[in-house]
Amino acid sequence: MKRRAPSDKSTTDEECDDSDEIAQNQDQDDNSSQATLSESDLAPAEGGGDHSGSGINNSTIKTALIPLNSPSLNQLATSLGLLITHSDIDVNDVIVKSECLPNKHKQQHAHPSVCHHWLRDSAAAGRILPIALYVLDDYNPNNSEDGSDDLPPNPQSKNACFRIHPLNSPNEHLVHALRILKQDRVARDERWNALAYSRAAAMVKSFPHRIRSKDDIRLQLSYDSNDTVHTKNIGEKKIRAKIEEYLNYGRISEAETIQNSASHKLYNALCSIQGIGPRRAYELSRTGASSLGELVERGSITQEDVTLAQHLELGIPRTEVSSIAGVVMENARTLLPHPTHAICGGYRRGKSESNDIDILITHHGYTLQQMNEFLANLARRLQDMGFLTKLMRQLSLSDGHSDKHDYQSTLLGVVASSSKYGTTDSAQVTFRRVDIIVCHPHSFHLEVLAWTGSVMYERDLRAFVKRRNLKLNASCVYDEHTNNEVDLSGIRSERHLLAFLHLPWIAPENRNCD
DNA sequence: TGGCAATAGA
DNA sequence: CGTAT
DNA sequence: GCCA
Repeated sequence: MKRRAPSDKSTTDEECDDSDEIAQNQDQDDNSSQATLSESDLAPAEGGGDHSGSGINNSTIKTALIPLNSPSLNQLATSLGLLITHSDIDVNDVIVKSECLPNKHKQQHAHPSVCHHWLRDSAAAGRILPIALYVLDDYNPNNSEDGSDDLPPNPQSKNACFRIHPLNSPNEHLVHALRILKQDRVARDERWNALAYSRAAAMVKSFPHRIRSKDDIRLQLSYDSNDTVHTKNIGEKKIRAKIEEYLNYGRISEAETIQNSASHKLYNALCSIQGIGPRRAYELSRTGASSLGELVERGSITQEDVTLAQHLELGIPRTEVSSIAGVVMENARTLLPHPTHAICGGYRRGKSESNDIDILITHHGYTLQQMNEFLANLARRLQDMGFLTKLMRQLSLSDGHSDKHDYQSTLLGVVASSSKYGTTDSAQVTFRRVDIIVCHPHSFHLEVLAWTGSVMYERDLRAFVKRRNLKLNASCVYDEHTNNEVDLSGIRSERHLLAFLHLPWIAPENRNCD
């Protein structure tokens, strides 16, 4: 459930962790599906060779690690001619080792490991499925062909997606001050100035050590040809001066002023309301009102909006994030046999408290229309049981996405989360923002990448990819001139995807740029 | 001095 | 164009 | 506001 710190590198533990992060179902439904397995189910696909560009076929698979208590999986593996080894890593995981992929030239790298749901789903589908959604070794440096292709991070890059941004910075104070300046620029409708401050803050956040002086910066940063300190995204004039002020006096006076101003506080409160952004917040805050309550009395905003905002402002503990996702998936499984899902967002980045819950769901063998129908049914079901209390938006897929570059459908809503199970006491209920996304299996890892964030990471990711005339969005990569999509069906992991895009592997915990 | 992520709905 | 992801 |  929880990802460990990147420093801890126990091989087998990593594998267990990975199987959890991108959960191929919980396992309570395994027995029922296993009951349906049989050799004949797989017969049409046996020896069928290369499916869906995954480069995996039956004859390349050598060994399978199978839970001791899964006779039917054992039987299935035997029918595929796999050498069976029993796993003591995790009873719920079967790890399948395959031969080298045909289009790889390196001899050295290890084989991808796949969780046992690959076997089960393949049986259910009656064909050998691509392993893309089932690979487990994303984060295993010793056993990952992806790992061997990793580019190193570049601390000096101007792009956040090349740098390490841990959850907690040793310079949190300074980062915070820069963010206040950023907020102020947004409020002043100076969006590009605001962007510049976001970038500067991200840059500082990537410093691994506390900086106390310019000398500390020298140790940390790069130089230009004149031997002067030059850090990308921190210009010579404005932001540089503010950082020096901070180093000298331990504060940035402008940030202090902004933070103490009443208008800034009202502005921020307004922005926390759904549907109110910089523009309306600015307009409302300059009507002379001094509090949200006043604006409610005037009828500019409703009390419900304010109350909801107060709920949504509260951080969501990790345990609650996973239990809410659990409720969603539990209901999802009643509508869809074996969904694959991942909890993304701040949760995946390791935050102890999230702002919302981002749940990504996909499935093999379903069309997008079917997935979209599934999402609509899921929404209805969650509403009927009183869990989903508000649908802020539900996007529908237009059926012919031929030239639309969109392979996903999203639901943005609010759920009533209660600490005590089944309670209807409103005092025990907190409202939480939930995003549910269904997507095409081929774009799953790209969707994971997109929905994990942070915002700056995504921006710089797309900006970088664009330099190769490629456009990247949440569901596909395509040539911005020819409009041709890049085939991602063979992408086996998020890590593999980053390597494919010529980007370094930055663990989710280190994408906290905002 | 132009560009700064990409995309959708209201 | 505003707000949202 | 910063970068190329």
